[in-house]
Amino acid sequence: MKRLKVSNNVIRRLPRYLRKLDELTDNGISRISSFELGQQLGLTPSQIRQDFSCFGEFGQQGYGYNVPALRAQIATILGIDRGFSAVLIGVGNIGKALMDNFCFSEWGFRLDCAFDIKPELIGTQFNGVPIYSMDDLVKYLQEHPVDVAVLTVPKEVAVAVTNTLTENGVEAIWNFTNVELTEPNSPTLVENVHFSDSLLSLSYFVSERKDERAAKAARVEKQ
Amino acid sequence: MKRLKVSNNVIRRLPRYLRKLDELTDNGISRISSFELGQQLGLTPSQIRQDFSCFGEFGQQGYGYNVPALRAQIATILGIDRGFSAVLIGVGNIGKALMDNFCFSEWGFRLDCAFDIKPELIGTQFNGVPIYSMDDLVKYLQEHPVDVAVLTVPKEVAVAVTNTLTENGVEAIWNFTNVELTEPNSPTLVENVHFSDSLLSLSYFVSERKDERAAKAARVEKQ
DNA sequence: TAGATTGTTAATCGATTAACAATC
DNA sequence: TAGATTGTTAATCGATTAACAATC
Repeated sequence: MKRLKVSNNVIRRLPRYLRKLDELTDNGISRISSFELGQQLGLTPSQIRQDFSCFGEFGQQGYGYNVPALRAQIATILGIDRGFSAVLIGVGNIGKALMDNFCFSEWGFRLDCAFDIKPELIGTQFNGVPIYSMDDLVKYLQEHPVDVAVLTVPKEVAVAVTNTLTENGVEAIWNFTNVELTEPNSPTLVENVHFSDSLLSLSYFVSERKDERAAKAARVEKQ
Repeated sequence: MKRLKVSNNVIRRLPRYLRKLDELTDNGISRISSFELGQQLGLTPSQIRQDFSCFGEFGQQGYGYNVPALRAQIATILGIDRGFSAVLIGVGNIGKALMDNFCFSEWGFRLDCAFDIKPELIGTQFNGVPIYSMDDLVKYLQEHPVDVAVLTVPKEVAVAVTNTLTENGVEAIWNFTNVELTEPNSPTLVENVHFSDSLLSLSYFVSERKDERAAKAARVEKQ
């Protein structure tokens, strides 16, 4: 598969394509053009074709794209069939919510176990996932290669836990804490899910809209 | 405050600035240059100054930026002091996790109440937030202006609930369901928190890194 | 075949970076 | 004052869009 300088923007659009293709499949649609796909996603057909062309030729002239085939290609590009392993650190509310509701296997991940410090949790299972003591984390990491650590610990310990994960060869951290973990030279990839960043962006857009509406009303008033 | 065609990229960086400035404050740092801020965030000083200049002149030549003053400016830009109202729809795992752990007030939001269909939840409180019946949602929306609806319902009902929210004048939806809600002509803003999109992007980056490492190893082997 | 639609090259647009006069 | 650092203008870079030959 060709993979040359793919921009971040393209990569961030791939999961959206995947989601849309799944939706189309659910609706029994097996063929789509870049034009129609663009309509449904609010993108230009050009952009969609450019995006796909980073990875290969998935369409057919005069026909468009075969939905299941394209879906499979994008899934492969995203690494869904690589069988990545994951562990979850911190079985609090968010940790539990993820273990309960988030289907790791649907996206090709194997959630092998979780870690926590609370004695009443250690040794139990949650939705089939065993919970171990944080004391055993280092030993576990040394014996089992972990691709992604889901970080759902309290923010106070986020940096310390991150160091442990990095030192023990975890490939990547999926960070749910509100802490900026991105270290310039760290060998560990970090993907942030910052709830507050998301809400604050929304807050900005709402503010902007209210201001515009108020300005408009003021202009009408003035006349 | 001047507000002319601010790009999406700039807006998405604002919450990061805010977070960093809070961290600096915590560490007792009250003054910073765009150079130093850039170092810490992995951005160029130019970009930081350009970003700020969209909204005004917050620095001082030869000195830099006053941390608390800049923090206050960015908070205002983001609308933190506007007292936006929020309601949460769907008190499942994620809903509970947000009500329990996410400090809405820290970001200027007032979480007034939540809605659910489960009889055992209705009438109770969760972390001080009352839970009402979904049957009363429309009536509530008509009587109380709601700025942001936090959507944490099962995906099956996401679209139906969204329609209700839109029809009853909710300004924006903070969407935690894995459903693409963005409608081209909807008057309701949508901000998505798509866990799976985030994990899949990470999956791509991990795949890429492993491929590179394997390719490197193969080249060494060959020699 | 004719119509449709791809993949790709070229043109445009926008965002980032560099440079520098202004000034604290 | 001299050094530091801003805000802004100009230059560069990269991403998106448009156009079109290729071809199913």
